[in-house]
Amino acid sequence: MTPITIYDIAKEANVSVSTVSRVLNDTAPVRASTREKVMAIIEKHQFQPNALARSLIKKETGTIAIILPDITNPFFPEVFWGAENEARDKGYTFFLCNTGGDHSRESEYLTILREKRVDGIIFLGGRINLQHCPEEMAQELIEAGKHLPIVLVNGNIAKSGLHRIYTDEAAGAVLATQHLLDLGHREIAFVGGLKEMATTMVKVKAIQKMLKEHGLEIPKERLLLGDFSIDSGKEQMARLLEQQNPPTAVICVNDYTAIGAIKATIEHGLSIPGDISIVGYDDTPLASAVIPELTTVSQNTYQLGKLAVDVLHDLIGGGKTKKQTALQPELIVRQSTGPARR
Amino acid sequence: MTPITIYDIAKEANVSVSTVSRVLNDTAPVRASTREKVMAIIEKHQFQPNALARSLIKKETGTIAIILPDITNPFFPEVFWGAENEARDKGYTFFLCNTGGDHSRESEYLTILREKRVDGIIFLGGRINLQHCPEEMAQELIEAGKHLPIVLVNGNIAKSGLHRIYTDEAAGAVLATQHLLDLGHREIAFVGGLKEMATTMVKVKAIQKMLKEHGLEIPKERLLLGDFSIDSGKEQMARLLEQQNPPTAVICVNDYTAIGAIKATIEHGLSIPGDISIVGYDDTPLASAVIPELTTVSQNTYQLGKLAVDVLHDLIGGGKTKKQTALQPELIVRQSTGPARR
DNA sequence: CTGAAAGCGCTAACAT
DNA sequence: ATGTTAGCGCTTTCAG
Repeated sequence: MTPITIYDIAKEANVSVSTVSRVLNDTAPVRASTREKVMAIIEKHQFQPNALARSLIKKETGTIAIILPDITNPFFPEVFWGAENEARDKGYTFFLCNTGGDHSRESEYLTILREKRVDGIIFLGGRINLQHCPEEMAQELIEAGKHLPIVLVNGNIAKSGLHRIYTDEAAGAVLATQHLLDLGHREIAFVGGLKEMATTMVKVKAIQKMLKEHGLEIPKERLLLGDFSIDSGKEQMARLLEQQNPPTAVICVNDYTAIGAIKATIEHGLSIPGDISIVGYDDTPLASAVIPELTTVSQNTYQLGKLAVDVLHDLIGGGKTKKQTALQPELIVRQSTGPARR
Repeated sequence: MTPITIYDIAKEANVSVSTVSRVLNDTAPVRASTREKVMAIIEKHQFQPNALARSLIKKETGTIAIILPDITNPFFPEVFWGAENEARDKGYTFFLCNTGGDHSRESEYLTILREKRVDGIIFLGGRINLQHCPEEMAQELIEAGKHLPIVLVNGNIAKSGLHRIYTDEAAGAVLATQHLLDLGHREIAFVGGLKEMATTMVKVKAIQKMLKEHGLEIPKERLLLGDFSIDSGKEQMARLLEQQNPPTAVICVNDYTAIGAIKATIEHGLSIPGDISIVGYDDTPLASAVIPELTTVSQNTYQLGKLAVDVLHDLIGGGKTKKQTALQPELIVRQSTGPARR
């Protein structure tokens, strides 16, 4: 059980440690016969070189990390999947750091990961998605970025110089709005999302702007924020339906809230899309699981993760890459939207 | 940008490296004044000790890993969440290794993780959930288990001596069956799941056994396996409904297939639970998101993850722990089940 | 093609 | 209370 080292192998093979190292890494020519001899002994003992020792010298660990708010929200596993797949191909192993949306935990992880000498970090959501990220938190990331590659996904730190990948959420909101307009909807509401988060307000603003161009608007009483949960969507939608003059369509901040909205609507005895059209956002697996299937905006989640790793990898390799990479969202029309009732 | 070391700190503070190490780890008394002096310099340079070097000596990395099939299946993030939460409290960081159900990738990760000297591994699903795990694969795990702590979650390798945590799936299936029996159902079907997986067959057998005690059975034509996806559930359910004499209730291998079953049922113009009752398994967030809300069996997912880490932690600490820990499943009655139509 | 030796950055005796 | 020194297990010159 005493962990076997390269020295043990060397001794047993009557060669020097450097020779063993060479066959291990194929870093210099070794005579075929000695190579085989060494290999045999390695096999025999199931020898596993200690990656820590190697990393200590080579100054690279083959490890990257992703810091994200909530892996139980189906949006994130999807991104992770894209990222991990790409990372494995490139020889990295992934630390997954779940913060629960707690910014202080983000800070803790930032420290730990630097100590563990990860080769790079993907920072997804959290503080970088705040409407106003406190200077101190921003500084922390910028500081970290000086010591190791970081790529921000779906968020930003103004003039941090940090690389980022994101989907154009304003464009996505416009897509959804246009879709509803085309269906003849004029009475549109917005439901869900924390007002402190950019992901919420970017959409709201984009929708407002577009509506304005058509002489329309979302009045205050039809702009009901909350958080990103199913319950929140349900709650806000219920409030909407109790109003004198309910909207004919509602855009939700994400699929979770949209599902909540669907539930509230059905409980009120209304039909979708007969009475009310509902649009989600993210195109998580939930969207097609629910009945009626949800019309939603796809963020190209898998691609988001994949690209983040690509950029990070370039950065780690010391290469130059585009600072900004924007992905275009796509409207996925399913069953939850239809012509406006009139 | 040249990474600063404990030596740099020592020199600047006019002390030895051991003193710096001592203030860093609080491993021996240091005069208050020198401690402050050293601390100041550490702060000033934002010095982060190199965890690789430390781990090399201490033979522990503060890192554990979880190997699982598919993080995009909502069951797994839930387990991960429980595990990660507990792990962070205990000072561990988590590698997440997603195998996509590919057993060779499981092997690859096993090797990589051992090289990286993780303190322990949680192995969730995959080969350990096979009805007949090939000897070679089993051996690989057993071998790994000799070198580092491993805990198996929801699966097993016969007489491997490996520790494991699991929910009693047979008991869960019995719960579901009893529930349907109580509601007066006699014509019961089973849908979904790969027949190679224990998670499927354990349930099937438990249900058959129980039905037999009541003079009932699931005839061959009502036992429609497939895989674990929504589509599969939908497909099998459709086949069921085309039969001469459709069942009045169906138990699905998991929530995903149950949702597929719901969709197929509704598309056939039948009502749930009016015409047909449907039971899922896992109680993923999906279960309460769907309409009608799904009656399902909870595996206590969060707890599963938490306990896995607890046991792993004990193992790492060299302590003795129970080899087997079984969690009792719980029936969650929602809206998708009701009295048998007659 | 192969060996000897000097580290990588840190901890842990062992001295003082 | 603090310094000196020998490793941890590996890679990498530098010689041969």
